[in-house]
Amino acid sequence: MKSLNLTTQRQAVYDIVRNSHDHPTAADVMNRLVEKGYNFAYGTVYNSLRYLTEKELIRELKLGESASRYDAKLDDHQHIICEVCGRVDEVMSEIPKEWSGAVAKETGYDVHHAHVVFGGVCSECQTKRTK
Amino acid sequence: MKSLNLTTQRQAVYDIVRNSHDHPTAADVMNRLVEKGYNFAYGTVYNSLRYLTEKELIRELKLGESASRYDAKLDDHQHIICEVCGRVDEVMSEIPKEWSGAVAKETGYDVHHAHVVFGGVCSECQTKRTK
DNA sequence: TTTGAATTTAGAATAAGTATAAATCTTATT
DNA sequence: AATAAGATTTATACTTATTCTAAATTCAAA
Ligand SMILES: [Mn+2]
Ligand SMILES: [Mn+2]
Ligand SMILES: [Zn+2]
Ligand SMILES: [Zn+2]
Repeated sequence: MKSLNLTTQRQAVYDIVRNSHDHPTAADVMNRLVEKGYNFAYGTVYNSLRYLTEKELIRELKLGESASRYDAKLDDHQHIICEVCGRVDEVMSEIPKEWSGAVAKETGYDVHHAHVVFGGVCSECQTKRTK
Repeated sequence: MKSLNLTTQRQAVYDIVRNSHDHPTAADVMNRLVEKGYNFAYGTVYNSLRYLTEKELIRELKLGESASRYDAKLDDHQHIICEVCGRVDEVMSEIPKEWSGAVAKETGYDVHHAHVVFGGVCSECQTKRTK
């Protein structure tokens, strides 16, 4: 299951995601491909994103918005969304193990992972607001 | 903004959500309404769910599945999904304040809230699996 | 009663994503 | 080089969840 077939279109999609640091949606990726002069079929972009996700070169993020976002940062991390401007930033601070432990005890689940989405106001929007 | 107009359909939808403890989707609510003998328009159920959410009688949950779920439990809490059977259970254990603090410091955000979705295997599915 | 606002209804429209089937590209085999 | 097999891309149709629209209905003043 390790074989990797990076076609022109998959490579181009991967490059976009790798070089974007704003967690782009499929539509974002599409626009950036067009800006670079590519004109792939709509479905190809989705297929490529799915392929890259399956091969674990990128991650799909479901943050509670209408569209999935994509992330080439693979280390385990969480996200925070600005309620004012909508930007999505990284949260590297790890979930406390004691908390997962408490949840396992409380629920009786074997807890495998946690997806956390923080909400708040980013520093830029904070300064704009105080004006 | 406090006026509350609970029509027959809104009341019926509210009753379903209040008496369901499995975090039903809009489609679930619809089916249960039909079981009770109601036959509301599709859009009315969505409108009612939106209305009740706006009036804060229920909460809309976006857990990363395709459809929203609804919850009449209003106290601040999180959720955990069984990867085997798909059930959604409550997590009352609160997010550690130190962690939110660390995230605020790391990101520079004014952190307002966190949505957490744990994933794992529920106790029922654990026992079934060991067999 | 008439009037007007709010609500419901049926159905059309939208948005994100998936499925399909034909066309094209790759890779091996002769 | 010619062929066949397999994978991929393309264009388009479809699905699913949800919202929008416009007409019909309900409900509450005046
Ligand atoms: Mn990220
Ligand atoms: Mn709940
Ligand atoms: Zn912001
Ligand atoms: Zn289970």
